[in-house]
Amino acid sequence: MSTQGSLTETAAVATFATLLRAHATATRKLNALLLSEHGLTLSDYEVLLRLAHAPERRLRRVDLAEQVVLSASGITRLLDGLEAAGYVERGECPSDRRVVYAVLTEAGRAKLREAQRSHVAHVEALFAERLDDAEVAQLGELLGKLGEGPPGACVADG
Amino acid sequence: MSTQGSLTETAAVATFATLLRAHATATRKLNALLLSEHGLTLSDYEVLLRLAHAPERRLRRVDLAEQVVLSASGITRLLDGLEAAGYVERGECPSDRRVVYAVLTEAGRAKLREAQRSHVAHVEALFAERLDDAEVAQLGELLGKLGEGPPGACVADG
DNA sequence: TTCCTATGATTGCGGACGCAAGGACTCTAG
DNA sequence: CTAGAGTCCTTGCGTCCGCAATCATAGGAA
Repeated sequence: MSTQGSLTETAAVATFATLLRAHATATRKLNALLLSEHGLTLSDYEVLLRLAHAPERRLRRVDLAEQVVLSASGITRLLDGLEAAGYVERGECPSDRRVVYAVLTEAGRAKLREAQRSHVAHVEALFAERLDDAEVAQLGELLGKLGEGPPGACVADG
Repeated sequence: MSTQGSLTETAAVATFATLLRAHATATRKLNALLLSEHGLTLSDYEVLLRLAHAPERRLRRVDLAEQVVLSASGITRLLDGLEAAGYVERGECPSDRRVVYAVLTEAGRAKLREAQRSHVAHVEALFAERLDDAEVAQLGELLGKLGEGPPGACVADG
């Protein structure tokens, strides 16, 4: 009795639960497809894509990690795999010997292009099945706000 | 070189990438907090929550798996942990001896309530920092469409 | 009854990934 | 030069979780 404190659903909590569901659903399906058709995980794919868009097709590991939201160790191991497959190479930085660039190889570009063909189609099918164009755009915008780095750099209190 | 095919960003692809980022960002932070403050993972928490809302506070493992989008084995192992901690118990089904219910214990309810206090606050802080109320509601609705079960029949050919 | 198929659950195996510790290097201060 | 602090990356270890195989049970057909 007197559970009035009502821990029930606030909008944010409900939306977060829905985010978890939507992510898990979309991700599992697409990851399985990408893996079976091209031998890449979603993270592999995202990394290849970021590299393809980067100037000189190279990025420091730290920056790559931040872009795909992976830990430092996560990036190291993910790149180990892509290196073994020949899709990326290590590049040195002349001005700072601590940094190791991840550099997309020609094979990596080819692999990405190959994977993109079907992956893009699957993503679009998944979205088109449930949302119209305006909704997709709207969703992208809202998620963008949610996922972007800390708004005021340091939160108010510090 | 006729790369005109332009594999660049369609709206759906960009939105999907943003979903990955937003999920990873939100999830990592909240999971770490929940784990350090209460020793529960986000999945643990979601499971406890679903059980708390279920009639008689019990659910078949299959149904639970579907609700939180986990595989059958994932649920088994997650529940192993919650059982070991005393938060759920196994319940038999008289009419079908294959099924094993997951039943929330009193300790489980207490744990959930305890965890909810801070978790809900963290979730709301995260959302409130970046979105206003209308946006949160809108986001929830769009994600709901994305995450819901297959609309028509799902994959055609199979 | 026996057989066949479908469903619920568990287990072996392996992959992905985070945390914490450690190594390598850079920069600044003394 | 040496000391100390900060940054970039890697490695050891542990956890989460999916897939495929397996077992037990259920329900229908012969």
